[in-house]
Parts: sequence; structure tokens; C-alpha cells
Amino acid sequence: MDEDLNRTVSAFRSLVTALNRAKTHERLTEAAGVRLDRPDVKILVHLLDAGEPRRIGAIAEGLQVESPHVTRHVSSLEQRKLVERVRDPDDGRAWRIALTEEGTEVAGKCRRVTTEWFEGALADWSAQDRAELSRLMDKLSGDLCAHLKGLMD
Amino acid sequence: MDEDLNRTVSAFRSLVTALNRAKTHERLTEAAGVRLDRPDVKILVHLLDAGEPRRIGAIAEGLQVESPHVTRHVSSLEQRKLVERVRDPDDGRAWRIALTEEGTEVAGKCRRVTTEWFEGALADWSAQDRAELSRLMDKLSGDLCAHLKGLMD
DNA sequence: TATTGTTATACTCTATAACTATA
DNA sequence: TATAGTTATAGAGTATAACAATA
Repeated sequence: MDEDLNRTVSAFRSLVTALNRAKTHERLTEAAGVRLDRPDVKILVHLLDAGEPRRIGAIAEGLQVESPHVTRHVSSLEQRKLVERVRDPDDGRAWRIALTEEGTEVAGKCRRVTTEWFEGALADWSAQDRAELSRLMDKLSGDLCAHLKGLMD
Repeated sequence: MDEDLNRTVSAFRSLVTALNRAKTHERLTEAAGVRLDRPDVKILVHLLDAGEPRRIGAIAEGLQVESPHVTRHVSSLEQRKLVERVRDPDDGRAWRIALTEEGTEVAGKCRRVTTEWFEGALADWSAQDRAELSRLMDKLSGDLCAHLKGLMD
């Protein structure tokens, strides 16, 4: 009977529920001043975090979705000039998806909105608690993702 | 430039990505030995956490979804005898959704699987880190949910 | 007529399967 | 013929709108 564990899981569930809400995404795009659906935002922010152009398969792997899904959204982002296809330097016959200048700006705005939400929530926290949260969340992420990956094979 | 903040957000995103994956839900239902879709599981676990029968509107509010969505899934769960409608003690003309005995068992299995994933990930952690994670995650959940709720009006 | 829930409908998100291209 | 990606299709998830019921 681990009370800490239950509280952790339950708090995590509440967070996910609040952040996955449709209205939450509306607020995000409103605040960022863009008109993008959720997969679009995920792909742009993923590319921004990666810091370099990535192949379709790598994006799908990173976002844990199937590649046709990525293909469709990348095509639409490409039409809107937010991403473009560039040659893969490691493999001349392949392409990578790169953020355009505008895409970089839009991705930055979207990422910033989420970050600001966390920032707002943590505003009254001590520097020590913020540092501890960061350390433990990062550790949890690493350990839980590894644990789950182990279950998938 | 808050490095802790970025790490917190980014770790959180990874966790959500891994847990929202379609295959993750497959593993959950496999491990629990049930055949339920994601909304079904969410509703059952929500009722179990609540510890008492709840009205449709309250479930929708708790899960942050619209009520027609809850209506549909509750109807299907009712047909499968996992939930049943009982009179609202506070308001004789209204109904509440209650877990049946079997529903309680199924909900418990589902909740336990997720809890065990976290448990597995935290197995090597010190008791102190586990307690700190629980405290900080709970605090984050409260503060961030409140912060977001403030943005929704 | 205000509240709560339901029915009907449509849109968004994501998966699977079948196909294409390229080496 | 393996690999990466695309096209086509279908299913899951959730929202909106219109309606019904009950007080």
C-alpha cells in the first residue's frame, strides 16, 4: 500500500486530463496567434527541440505515432511554408524535414505558450522545489519510458 | 532562461507521449485481461477513484470532456453490466452512475496496471525521492490545473 | 424556463493495409 | 528484395447542435 505512488499517479492523470482538453489547445493557438491543429503543433515543436532537420520516420518515432500520420501533416505544413524538404546530408537520396524561418518562429511561439503555463504555475515555488521537480520529472520520464519500452517487445 | 523549467516541460511531454500511445493502451488492457477502449477505462477508473456513484455531468467535468461522450460510453458500459444507474440520494429524480461488483473489479485491475508501471519505473528510487516526487507532482497538478482553469474563463 | 441528459451528426486524431519508389 | 515513404481507408475519440424530459 504505497500512498506516495497513488498520489503520484493520480496527480499525473489530472495534469494530462487538463492539458489534453480541446479547450486547452484552443487557448494555446490563440495565445500563439496561429491556426494549427494538435499534430501540427507537435511536429513543429518536435523539430524545434531536435534542433536539426529530421526524416519522416524519425519524427514518427519521436512522437510515437505511425508514419502515414506524419506524412499527411508534414505535407500540409509544407504547403503552408512552415517546413520544407532538404537533402539528407548522410544519405543523398533521402530527404529531411526542416523548419523554415517562419516555421521556426511559429514553433517557438507554441512552445513558449506551454512553457509559460508551467512558469505561471510554478511562480510561487521556491527555487529549490523547482529544481527538484525538474530533476525528478526528468528521472521519472527516463525511467518510465524505458520501462514501457521494455514492455513493448 | 530557465533551464529547470525547460527540462520539466520536456520530460513531461515525453511521459505523455509514451503513455498516450495506442500500443500502451493495448498493453494495459492485455495486462488487465479486459477488452475496453480508452474512454471506457477512464470512466471506470474515475468512478473507482471517486469512491461513490456520480452523475453524468460530474463525470464529464472530472474527465474534462463533453457530456454526450460520457453518455455514450456509460450506455455501453451499462449494457456490459460494468456500471448501473442508481437513484441520486440528494435528488430523488436524478440518477447516478455506479460501478457494479464486476465493474469495480475491472476498474481496479486497470488502475493497478498503470500504478504498477510507475512502481516498476520507481523501483530503484530512494524512498526520499519517491516521496519528493509525489509531493511535487501533486503540487504541480494543483497549481497548473488551477492556473489553466483561470485561463479558460 | 433552467437544468440535465440524450440523440444525431460531424470533425479530429491515429492506425492498418496496400501500394510506390529507390536503391 | 529490403527500406522508407506515400496513398487510401477505416476506426477511435471527442465536440457541437438540436432535442427531450423533468422539475
